[in-house]
Amino acid sequence: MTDTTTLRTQEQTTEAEQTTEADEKTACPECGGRLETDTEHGEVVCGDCGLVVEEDSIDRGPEWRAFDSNERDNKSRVGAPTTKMMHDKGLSTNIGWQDKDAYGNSLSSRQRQKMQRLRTWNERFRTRDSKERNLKQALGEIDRMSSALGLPENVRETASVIYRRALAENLLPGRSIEGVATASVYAAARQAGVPRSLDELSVVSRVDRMELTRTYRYIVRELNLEIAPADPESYIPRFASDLDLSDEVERRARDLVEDGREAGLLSGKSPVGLAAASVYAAALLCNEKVTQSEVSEVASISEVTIRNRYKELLEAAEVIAA
DNA sequence: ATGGTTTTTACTGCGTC
DNA sequence: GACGCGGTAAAAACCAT
Repeated sequence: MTDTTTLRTQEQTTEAEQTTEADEKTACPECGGRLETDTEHGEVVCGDCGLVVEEDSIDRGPEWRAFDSNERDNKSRVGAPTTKMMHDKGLSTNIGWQDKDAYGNSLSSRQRQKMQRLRTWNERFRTRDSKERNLKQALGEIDRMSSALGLPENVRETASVIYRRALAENLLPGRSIEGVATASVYAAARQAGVPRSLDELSVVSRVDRMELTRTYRYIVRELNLEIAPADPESYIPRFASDLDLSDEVERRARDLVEDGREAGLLSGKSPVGLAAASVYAAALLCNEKVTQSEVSEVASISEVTIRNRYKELLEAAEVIAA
């Protein structure tokens, strides 16, 4: 049965080919029009009236129709399924753990050892490869965010070191590359004494604040990063320059923070709020005009907080002066 | 989970330009 | 009348437990 079918198909194919060759000569039995061969659907059809002269040779086409290449890819069931969950789309090699060959027979001990070595190396290459890609993407992100925030070169380097450590300690699974990269930048900026607030980070990052703080806490804990609470003074120069204020204001602001520190009202308060308030208060003292809303804008802190802090700061400064 | 602290949001009244 | 500022209450966020 199989044989005859094959034979017949072959014959028909040959015939079809012949027909193709003799296309011009062979006329349609119905209308006398020209015959055309549709190899994809295994038919010989009359070009004029559409009469199918021959069919059932072999349909080489898929049973579905696609109208563009994208659809073709989607509908095709040929090839391994791919997944976006894995960096290599699941296309990498896996070596089975059973010591059996393709027929299910056990392997000789020599072969077994060989396969074991292959498994080891395959795994090594695969993970190394995945980490390389991961790192490459992360470093790109770190670079992008750093320049968006105007952070100096050394911060970028620190950030990538932190990221590499996180990667080496397998802290990535379950967390997004972007999240860890952002957290690394945040940590690096703070370590370098040029802190950016979480708000500023989340503006340039693709992850939201929640995830950022979670991830940040996590990597600080896991990597035992020693990060002192941000010093309000480290924000002052940036705020002052963003507001086009003089060095005098900047100096006064530092003094105010210093007095506040002595008065012990810094602990528990957000450093950003303190810095913003000190800059505002200092500008007031120096008769340089800034509004609370302007300060709150550049510091991304609420005006209420600025009011509360700067009252406290001024009080503390008076007490100390007296 | 909870409670205490800080920050934010939203709204109001006052004085000034 | 818009603006800057000050204040308040309640909601939300944060943090240590």
